Amino acid sequence: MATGRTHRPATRSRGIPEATVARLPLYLRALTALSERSVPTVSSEELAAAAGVNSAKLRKDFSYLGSYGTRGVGYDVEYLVYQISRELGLTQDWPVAIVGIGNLGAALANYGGFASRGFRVAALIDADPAMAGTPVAGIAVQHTDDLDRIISDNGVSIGVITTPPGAAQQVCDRLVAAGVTSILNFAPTVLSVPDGVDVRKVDLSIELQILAFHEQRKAGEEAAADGRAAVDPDSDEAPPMRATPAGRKGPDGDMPAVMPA
Amino acid sequence: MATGRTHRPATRSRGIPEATVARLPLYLRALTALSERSVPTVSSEELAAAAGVNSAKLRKDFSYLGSYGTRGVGYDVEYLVYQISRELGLTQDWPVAIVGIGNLGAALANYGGFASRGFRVAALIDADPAMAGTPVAGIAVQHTDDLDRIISDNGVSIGVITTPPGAAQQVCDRLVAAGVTSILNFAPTVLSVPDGVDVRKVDLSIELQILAFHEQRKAGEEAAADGRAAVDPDSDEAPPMRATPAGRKGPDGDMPAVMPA
DNA sequence: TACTGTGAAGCACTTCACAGCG
DNA sequence: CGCTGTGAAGTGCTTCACAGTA
Repeated sequence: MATGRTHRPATRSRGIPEATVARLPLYLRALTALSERSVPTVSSEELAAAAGVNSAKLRKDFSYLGSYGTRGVGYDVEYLVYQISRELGLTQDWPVAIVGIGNLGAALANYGGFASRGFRVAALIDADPAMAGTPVAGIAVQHTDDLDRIISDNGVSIGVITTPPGAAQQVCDRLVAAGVTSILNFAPTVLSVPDGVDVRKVDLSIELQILAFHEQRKAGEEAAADGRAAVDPDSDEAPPMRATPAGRKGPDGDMPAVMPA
Repeated sequence: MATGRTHRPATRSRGIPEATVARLPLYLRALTALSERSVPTVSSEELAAAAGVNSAKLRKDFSYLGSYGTRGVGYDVEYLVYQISRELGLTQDWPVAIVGIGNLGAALANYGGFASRGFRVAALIDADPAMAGTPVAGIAVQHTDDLDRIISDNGVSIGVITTPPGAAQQVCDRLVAAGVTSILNFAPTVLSVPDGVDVRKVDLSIELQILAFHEQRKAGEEAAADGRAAVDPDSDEAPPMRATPAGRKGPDGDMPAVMPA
């Protein structure tokens, strides 16, 4: 798994909290919209509303970057756009390679939001020889065999994985071996990478499951309108039963006694 | 914007921390894989490794659900799969509607991970009349005009928005009016919803920007191999300059003196 | 013995509330 | 006067370390 230090120690890079970094793109988007409307300055309150956060948090976030506001006035829009872009590294060009050109890979290749902020789709890579040469979003798909060369030739340091889960780790290893140090993973797989390589994960199914959790809770609260609480959401469900967990103490419906099939 | 209470108060639903809820799907996936290999029990250490978290965290997470393990042995795989599924509300069927059938919407409609865990694509909706009737992933696309009816007829409570940003808020409003109470938003927009409606956001471009931030930092550290620190990542960049922020104190490269164009 | 379950300590982020300044 | 910038307090999550138990 990891190569050097094991865990990764709390990543507060250069003193900017990770949580702040994750919000900077949000502020940047709101500021860009203001900039397009030629709004010259904005208060923390207004900008916070546009970005969907509270103003104290926004001011604290900006305080990590420096003192870029004017008391009694607010923030200069253009100036902030520049400072945040620079902080995020968006003033330079980032060639990106997408590996796995299925439905999702193709959707990403066509996604306009990519190009708008310094990211450039430099290569599309797929394992299917039949796809080689086919243009997707105006770019010819290349074969996995040439992955190493494609990555180095284009100076790619950010890779996007949109392969099926079974191929993800292998593709990841090859990307890393070829010099990629940041990976955006859409495959539902836990990737192992050496230390110094960043992985971010986008997992559709996880997001839906989190929503389902809250949704279920809402349904329960609703049903508990009068006097009594927590409805067991599934009385006629298929429950497994193995081993013999003796003194178990789950919060509600311990478990029915039928086996699935 | 919000209807009742304004902010949303720290959402620790029924005592399970939000951070834990967000990890349950991860555990579930790892457990499902073990289950398919007919592994009967697993220790916190092993399962944690498979899910990519540390074992203390995993044990703490499970302790919020109840005492489902056996000391000296570990956790019963099937039993845990059932308990987590139930906790997440996956033992019931969740009809989902996808609005905006472009590249991304179509990719999602075709995504297998949907169906596997209680989620069923019940409807595809698009504003383009030309698309109405076209089958995508075996489901006929329906027109936005019928959105309200489609949502109620199918009992949809989870909506997925994959429209262009300009349409997202309007679609969101209509979904909510029709009875949807959970939304997964892929459009790069901050959505306003009434209280009681959950929104989760998946934003590709934000993920890339976060990666770019760390990537830039790596490049800087690398260059600072000998004696001196922090390289200014862009000396020949286009810097804006408006208003007159007097005593500014950005951490590095204050700002060159040329205007863009 | 080998592993879970959990108080307690530690840490990071958020929010408050107000001093400071244009 | 209005709004930023920030110490200090508050909150929630993570990690430690070990008592408890099959």
